[in-house]
Amino acid sequence: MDVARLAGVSQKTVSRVFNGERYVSAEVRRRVLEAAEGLGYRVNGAARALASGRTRSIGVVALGTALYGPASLLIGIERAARDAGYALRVVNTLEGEAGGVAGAVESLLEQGVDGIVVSEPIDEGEVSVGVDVPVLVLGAPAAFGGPRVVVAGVGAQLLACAATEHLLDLGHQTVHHVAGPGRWFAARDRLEGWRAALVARGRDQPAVVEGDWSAASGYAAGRELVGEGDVTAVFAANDDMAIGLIRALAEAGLRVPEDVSVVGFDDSPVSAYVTPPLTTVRQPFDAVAREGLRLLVQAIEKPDAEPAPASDPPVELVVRASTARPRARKAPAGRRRAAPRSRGSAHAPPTGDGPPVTD
Amino acid sequence: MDVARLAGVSQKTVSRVFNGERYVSAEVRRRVLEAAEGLGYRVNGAARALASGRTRSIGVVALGTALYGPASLLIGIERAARDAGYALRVVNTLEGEAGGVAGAVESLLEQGVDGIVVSEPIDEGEVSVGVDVPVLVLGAPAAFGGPRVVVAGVGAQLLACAATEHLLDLGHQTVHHVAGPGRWFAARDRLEGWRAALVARGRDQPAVVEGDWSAASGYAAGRELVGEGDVTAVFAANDDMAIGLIRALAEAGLRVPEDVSVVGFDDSPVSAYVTPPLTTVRQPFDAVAREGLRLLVQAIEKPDAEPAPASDPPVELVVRASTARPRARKAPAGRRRAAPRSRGSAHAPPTGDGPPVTD
DNA sequence: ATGAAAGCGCTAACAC
DNA sequence: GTGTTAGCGCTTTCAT
Repeated sequence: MDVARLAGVSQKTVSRVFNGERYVSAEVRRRVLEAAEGLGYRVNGAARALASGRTRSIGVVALGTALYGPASLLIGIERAARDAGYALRVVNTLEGEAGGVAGAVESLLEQGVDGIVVSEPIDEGEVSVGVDVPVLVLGAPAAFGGPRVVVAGVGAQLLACAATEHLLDLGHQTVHHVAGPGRWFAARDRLEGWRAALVARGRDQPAVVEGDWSAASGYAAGRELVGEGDVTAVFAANDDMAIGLIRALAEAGLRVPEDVSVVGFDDSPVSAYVTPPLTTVRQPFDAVAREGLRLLVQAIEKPDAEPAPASDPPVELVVRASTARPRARKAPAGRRRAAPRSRGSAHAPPTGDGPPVTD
Repeated sequence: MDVARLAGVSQKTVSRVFNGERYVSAEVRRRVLEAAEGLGYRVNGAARALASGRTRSIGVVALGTALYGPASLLIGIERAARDAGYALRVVNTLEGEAGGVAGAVESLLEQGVDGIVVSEPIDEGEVSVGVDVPVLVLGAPAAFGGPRVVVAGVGAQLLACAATEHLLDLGHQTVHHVAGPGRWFAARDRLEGWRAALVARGRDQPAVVEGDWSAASGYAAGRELVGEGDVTAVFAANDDMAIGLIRALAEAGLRVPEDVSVVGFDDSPVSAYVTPPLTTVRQPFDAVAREGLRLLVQAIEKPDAEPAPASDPPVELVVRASTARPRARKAPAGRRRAAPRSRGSAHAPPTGDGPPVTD
């Protein structure tokens, strides 16, 4: 390059300067930088990738959705990647698209990436491409067949379990579940957590109503549930569905939390401000992304080292005003301590940790 | 490459096949494809980029936020880019980061992109890098100095204007505004639309309360507004802030829409399901992204052709239950037709177009 | 601490 | 319709 000529050094020395290698005298480094500055020089990533075989970029396969969870995860991934010195290539696979993940991976591989993140994949049978780079699967236990596959962010069962237990602890006999779409691993995780909590206490498992993560589907689920009559507690697989659900309950004349308690999932930013403020479980998106990328980058840079097991993130249940003890049971054999206390504490407690008191 | 050898053709012919060029006999094409298949061959994007000078990828500079608007826009961009045959490189600039956009653009240029999208930038003075590719600025009128800059998605004023007019049409004397952060062009656009609507009718312009797009900040704004006393209508710059605002009003004993009407912005998926269902303005994210990318791709592929002016997307006001006519004015000179009709129509109309009736 | 030579895998430009 | 030759801008390897 002419930077070399202008600085009066060899091409290799310029390369050394721009890669921060040692063994360049301060004087030479200065001259090179100066020449580059003057010429408006910029390293050429394609040439570098071609010569070195490394691209310093990571590909992400995501579902193109603006849902709070997936969007937050993507942001966390980008940030973690950048901090590790990697650029990001993103390909979205629309839900229901044939060969979605496989096609996306293939396209990333052609473009050139040092590693791949498959974020919250949905089920589509065994995916296997001729992948020669490490793959991180986020939020799906071993959904991807391959040699250099590492997994992270599969702690959702625990969180779902905690949400369900919260309701049982309040005294509810059982807990209904409004699930996410069955093809999503994220939905199945939460379903399993919910089920595990019920099984652990020997409670009934009511039929599951499946939504599609949207408030609209939560609303539809709610209309279905009000028909069943004996619902006192519901765990929704995300906050949006919980919000739709609460609306359906309200329209049916059921108050939350007096008549029905509702727990959401995600702790999305609005959940503290809807009516009633939503009890929910916080998802540690950032920690998951960071942890996962640490693993991936390690697999890229030190293919030998032990994968260092992912640490379970802490469970954070955020109790607000959408959950309370159940009303005195309808006509149980031997009614115990009716109304007063239980209703008192149940009646729309101010705001939980919700709206911060500003003054 | 050995694909060429195995197929018994020249390297160039292989190249022709993989670029879908004409002048390859069906027979040869078949042999090449077969050989490639057998060898697990995959074109090398870096080499292609180096040799051709084109990368077939577009860089996006975005703010790393999971907010519904920006996230939706990013998804639209990805999809439009992919449809046009371009891959995406994404760099987020955290708000408040020094030299954010300039640094991000520089890094994209090094990686290699054929064009750049700056999505909903925030103000940070004049940004100018040695950019030699076309730049699309989304949602910011000429925020970027440069030769090959094209702009799209600046129709927000119209939408904000429509939202404000809706409230005035209902009979409100004036409309308060909860704005987004002043450094965002998106916030200033909406502010201007709101102001234009008031000016056009010669109404007062109440002091603006500024939030940060979050429901929390909308709540804080609401607490501020309830102190003012004479607020009957508020236009919030996004749905999340509207939700927080409504909560603050409710806690102060003000009912929506009976006492105060509220309009949001975005038509986020939950807005139809909160209480009350939110009247809001739909943002045509997909259309904006598609239109913008059409312009950008044209600037990349046909640098000469006329930029073909962006068509204004249609204004879609979604009227739900958070807006109504004001109550009879407190003590106006000459009261006109009090209570009955106006209050009747104001009282929490069912759901607007909100929750779909399923059965 | 610096340089020379070779070549990464592809496409451009021109033959034939 | 197909092949040849050069070279994109770097890094690699080996010298010095």
